[in-house]
Amino acid sequence: MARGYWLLKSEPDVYGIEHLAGEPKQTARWDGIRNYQARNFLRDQVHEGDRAFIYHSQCKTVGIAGTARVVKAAYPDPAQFNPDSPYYDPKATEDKPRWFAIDIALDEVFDAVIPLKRIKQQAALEDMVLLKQGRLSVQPVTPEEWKEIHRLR
DNA sequence: GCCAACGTTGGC
DNA sequence: GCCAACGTTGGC
Repeated sequence: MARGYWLLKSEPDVYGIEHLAGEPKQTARWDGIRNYQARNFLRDQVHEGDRAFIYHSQCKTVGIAGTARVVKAAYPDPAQFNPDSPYYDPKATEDKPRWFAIDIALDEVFDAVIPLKRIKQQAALEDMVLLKQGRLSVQPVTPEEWKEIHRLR
């Protein structure tokens, strides 16, 4: 199967690429996704070995901060079953989990974040889901877009 | 902090 | 099953 490319959004104040870089083995669970469209991509289409951009939102420099690879495909997000978690979902059951998580490992931290502004200026990137649809925290990236963004580093 | 976009909820 | 109200996301 062809390798898939993705863009994963995070809020660096909560959990960003710096946190991932500080994890043991630089590996972490990517959880807390509570948007159905994002959930569907995660559950149905993200595979082990796929690559992803780590995107920082809601912060000073909004943009792509680096890359990671998927080391474990989707499994039920444990946080949905934990009443103490902010991601708790009383409607989710072990039999019928609603939300999913993946495990990712850091690949590269870019020397500088590639700002959203810069991405918007590239004609080759004008069709990126990132620019078409505002609020989607897991989204597909084409191989061409993947390459083009690496050129902007 | 504002506000637009958009998905979900819930009354009927 | 429609659709208005509501909540969340996310750039600025």
